[in-house]
Amino acid sequence: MKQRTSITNVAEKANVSIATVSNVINGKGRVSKKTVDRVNKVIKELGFSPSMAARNLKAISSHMIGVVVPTLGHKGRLHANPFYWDLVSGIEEGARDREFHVMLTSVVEGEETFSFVKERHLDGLIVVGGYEGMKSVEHLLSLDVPCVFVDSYLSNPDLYQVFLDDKAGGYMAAEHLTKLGHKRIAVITEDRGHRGSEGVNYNRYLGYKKALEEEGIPVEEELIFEKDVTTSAGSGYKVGREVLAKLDDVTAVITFSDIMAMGLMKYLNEHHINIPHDISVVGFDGLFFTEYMSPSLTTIYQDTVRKGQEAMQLLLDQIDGKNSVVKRKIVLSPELRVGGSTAPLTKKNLPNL
Amino acid sequence: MKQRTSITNVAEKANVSIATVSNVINGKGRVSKKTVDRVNKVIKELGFSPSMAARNLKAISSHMIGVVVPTLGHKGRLHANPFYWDLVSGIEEGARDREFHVMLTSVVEGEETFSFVKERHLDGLIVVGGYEGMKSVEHLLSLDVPCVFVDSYLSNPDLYQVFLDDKAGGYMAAEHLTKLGHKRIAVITEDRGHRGSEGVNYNRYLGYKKALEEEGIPVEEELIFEKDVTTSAGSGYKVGREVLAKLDDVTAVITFSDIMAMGLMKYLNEHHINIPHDISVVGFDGLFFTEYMSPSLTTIYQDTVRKGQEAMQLLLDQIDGKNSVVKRKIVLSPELRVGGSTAPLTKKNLPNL
DNA sequence: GTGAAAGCGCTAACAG
DNA sequence: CTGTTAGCGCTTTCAC
Repeated sequence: MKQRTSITNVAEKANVSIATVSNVINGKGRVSKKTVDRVNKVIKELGFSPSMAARNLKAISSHMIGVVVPTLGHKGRLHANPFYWDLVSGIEEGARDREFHVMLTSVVEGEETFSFVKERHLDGLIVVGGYEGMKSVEHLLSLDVPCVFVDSYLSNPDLYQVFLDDKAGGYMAAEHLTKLGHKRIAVITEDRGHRGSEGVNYNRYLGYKKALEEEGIPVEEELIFEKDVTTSAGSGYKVGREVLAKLDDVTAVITFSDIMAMGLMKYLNEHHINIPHDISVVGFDGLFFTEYMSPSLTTIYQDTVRKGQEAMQLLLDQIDGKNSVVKRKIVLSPELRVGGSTAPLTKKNLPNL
Repeated sequence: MKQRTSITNVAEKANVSIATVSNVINGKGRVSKKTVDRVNKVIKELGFSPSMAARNLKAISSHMIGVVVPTLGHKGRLHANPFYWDLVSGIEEGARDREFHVMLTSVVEGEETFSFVKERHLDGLIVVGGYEGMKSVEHLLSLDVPCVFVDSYLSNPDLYQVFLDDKAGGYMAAEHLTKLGHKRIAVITEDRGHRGSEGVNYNRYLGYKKALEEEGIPVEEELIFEKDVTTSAGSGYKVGREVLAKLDDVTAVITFSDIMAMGLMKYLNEHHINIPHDISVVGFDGLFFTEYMSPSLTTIYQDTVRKGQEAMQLLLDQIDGKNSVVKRKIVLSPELRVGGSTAPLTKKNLPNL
């Protein structure tokens, strides 16, 4: 094995002390220009780069942050949703700008351990999709490490959080449809009360509810497809059967994720249901593929890359100790993107129009 | 700031020496069961976890590997291709099983620096999409750190590499079409000679070429759409115009990525070209969304998650020092997945059928 | 300006 | 069985 070159080697070769080398590296202390140049030259010659491990040992800081994403099912596979890649892209980009590195960890539910946070002296953590009452969140807080929670809807006002205005998004989706004359609007969502707490889906539902109520349209639980639904294309496909069965009643459907909409549309296509003529479909997230579907999917867009960037920024502010100045919650605004999957209600069933 | 609890604190509280604590933690040396229990109890009480930084300082190993993915354009944004997420999923999963952590880094072309490898004592590196002659690859090799290259087609036989049998994939795609009677088969690809080397796309092209030649079909450069093409949905859409212009000649098209196919199909749809009636389309990668497109996309599937797992496994073997035993190249097999986007050639233009 | 020396938390010899 | 001790590579006073 190649012997690591250390600061000592540099010092010897440059005929200075290790302290001076250290000063040169960090631009600290007073070192004559001549020495600086000489040391730098040697550093280059030796291809020396300082050991983070040794630095961390003193500094108790690693210039590294952790990203914790949820896993799907007991096999611990990451969610196959492009959403996460977008988010991670944003985080990584933000980290790179500040010379932080990103450690990606998935946490298998039920076996959350965050020992790595202390072991690796992580400077901070971005947690995606936590929820109120989640054991690991409590554990995390006890660790006393800077954290930013993304899409987590935690009630503790001291926590740093980034999310979408999901309620506004749900509202936009429903409003878009009511404006088109729809009244019987179904919703497909993973359980709104995710493990007993009120998260992303619940808030999207609230927005939907508000929009309907404003129009005097009753909100009926039988139009909420929620049972056994997970945020996946396969699940959207499956629930298509139930949607189809209600097609004499329902004229539009909102799925709380684009990938579910994708599955649903496939099912409906296969059964020769014309979208948007027979039924309008709205997705959520605004993933890149929505505009390439046919018809293109009307969706509630969120800037997921930016979400990642904001989370990273918030974390860095916290690490830098700007706790007081900054506001702790960042709420991004969704945006309605109208595609070809929604259309005005046709004569089909409109008792009071 | 909370004072880090160290091995010393544990030692004091348990009335033993730090060496004993160390032994307990690592299950080394001979320690009496009684002491072990006492020490473990204190460790738990104090919520102690050993500092990796300190360990690394001795071990010159970090139990961490780096994943280097290419970035898109000068802004350094990660590629918006679900392919990468799948790959990273596989890598992360493999790492987790072995208690390694994964650091995700993107490398901006032209400013490749791998100083972090030494700085952080990374135990290994998985590099995605390198290519022959890439400066950073050479730099990397000089670092003398275990590496696995994914999809990189590097000629050096000593390197550990994982890739798909791209040539077989290209062949399958073309063969599928020739069997359906197609003869004028276009290809859409990012430059085959990526920066002068022969990588993924070139090999897919070779397979295509072989399939055509076997059928006595001439391979014509004018059917290869390559100029200004990048692996993105937008690019597929753009090139649609050129494809459309050739529609009296071309009866099928292979894109060397699903996301390009997605863009292409959108363009063709918008121009009322019926797929597969007017033209057959084949994609590449087998990303999840292909089966949800309409028509579903015929594609050359590769198990990308597994690719990540294999890469991780290969890296771990190398780290474990099993260099000799293992074969250094792992080639995964693609699989044709027939969807609704391809169909037998209709009477349109078939001089000799 | 520069250097000597004391650790940071841990592991690994080596004593006892 | 358990403790002492010498570093790993670096930063950081504090002298010179």
